[in-house]
Amino acid sequence: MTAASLRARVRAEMTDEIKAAARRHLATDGANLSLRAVARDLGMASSAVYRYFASRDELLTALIIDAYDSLGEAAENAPDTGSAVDRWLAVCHAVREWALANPHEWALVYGSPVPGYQAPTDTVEPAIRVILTLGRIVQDASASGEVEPGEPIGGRLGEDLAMVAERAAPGAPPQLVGRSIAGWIHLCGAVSAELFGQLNNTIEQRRDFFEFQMRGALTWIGLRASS
Amino acid sequence: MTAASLRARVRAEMTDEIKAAARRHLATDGANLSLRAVARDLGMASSAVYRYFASRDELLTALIIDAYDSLGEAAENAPDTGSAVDRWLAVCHAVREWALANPHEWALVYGSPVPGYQAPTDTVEPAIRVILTLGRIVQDASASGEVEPGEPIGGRLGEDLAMVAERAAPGAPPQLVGRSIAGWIHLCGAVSAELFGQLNNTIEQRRDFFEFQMRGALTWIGLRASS
DNA sequence: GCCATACCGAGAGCACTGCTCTTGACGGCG
DNA sequence: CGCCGTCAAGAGCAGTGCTCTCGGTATGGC
Repeated sequence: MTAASLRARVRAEMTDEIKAAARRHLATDGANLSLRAVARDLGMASSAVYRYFASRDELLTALIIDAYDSLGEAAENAPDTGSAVDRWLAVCHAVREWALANPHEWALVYGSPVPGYQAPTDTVEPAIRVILTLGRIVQDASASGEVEPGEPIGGRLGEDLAMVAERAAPGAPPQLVGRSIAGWIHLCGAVSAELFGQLNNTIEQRRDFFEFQMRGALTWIGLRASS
Repeated sequence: MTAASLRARVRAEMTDEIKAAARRHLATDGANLSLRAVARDLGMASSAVYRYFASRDELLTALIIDAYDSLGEAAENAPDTGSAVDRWLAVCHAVREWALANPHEWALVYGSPVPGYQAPTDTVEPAIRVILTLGRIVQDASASGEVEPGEPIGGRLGEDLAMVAERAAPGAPPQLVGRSIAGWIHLCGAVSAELFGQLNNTIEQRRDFFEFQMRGALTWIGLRASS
């Protein structure tokens, strides 16, 4: 007998099965998936699902957290060798490939907010895993001089960025952190554009164009290949 | 009596009223707004709405087209003076400000695709108005030499970009068009990030940071202030 | 001026949704 | 061994998109 009681173990398995079924429905119905349909798939009454998730929103929250964690893991497992440029690009491609493999989870997490849904605070920690991964790269590059610090940023924006830098990449100059956030935003935009169909009937060489964009962003961010 | 019959005029007004009410509901319910609720607001039976829109999807399509047109108009009305850099930045700010004023329409159009919704072909023409506006700026800049052409892009991606260039900015080098599309994608990403809450609790100086990003993208794109 | 026609609004109805409440039964812990 | 916590199921409520049918009304042709 494991430490967890049988009751608890069965419950955990059931919870996972519900989430798996819900993920399947995410593909067809998006964020407004039908709890009843999920229950039907599992051969149980819809009311039974409420034993495991108090509401549809709570189920969505679980899916969101899983998605963030899965994406965060993919980013952290990206090849971590070579220059800062290589590492950054590896994370970019890892994020893009995860999104291509899990398009509906990407939409759930980085698409339009679900109307009426308020993300609980449990979601913020897994949400920033990718950014922290990028932050580490920038921090390392900054420490080893693989970077153009660039013009400092004054005013309130400078203060904002200094505070973010303290949390995400201590020691890196705020302006570099600002450019890095911009790079992350561009990354999100590029993935969303590809996934949401904005490139349809224009650019077919998606991977090449993506890399082109990310390399372009990198030149502005100021990461250098290792000297 | 006007050229249009009274019947047709009343019908057009009714159609507009339905769209206006639907836009109001967009704010609370997003893309899955309730046709019945819209009908209730207008004091009519839900079935009557179907005289004007064959389905909820058709209503959404009308809202999408209106949103694209409204955004396109905002972009085209952006100050059209000064250097290519100034014009490009003016369009960026116009887009952002439109999105801030109409967040739910932005989400409808650039957010996650509505599940099960297939955009009809009528939407593509209004959809590209903003891109064409940017294309004109790049084309002008290219013609007047306000631009760094940059390294040519070979391979299939080069062909893709050449075809896009032909449509959106004839005469401009494909690599410049590629960088411009990347700039447009960054613009979309920056607006979405701000609107969808990714900047919450980090950067408060939204406008400054947005301009910072767009200027950064511009340096890479290679537009110069007029010489 | 009249009438067939096209259009329009209302209502009922179908199958579906999220969610609640009650009921009955089973299983693990003291 | 008994009891209590947990579970699944079913009925039910209010709401949804959409269809169909039914009367009423304005329009265009004669």
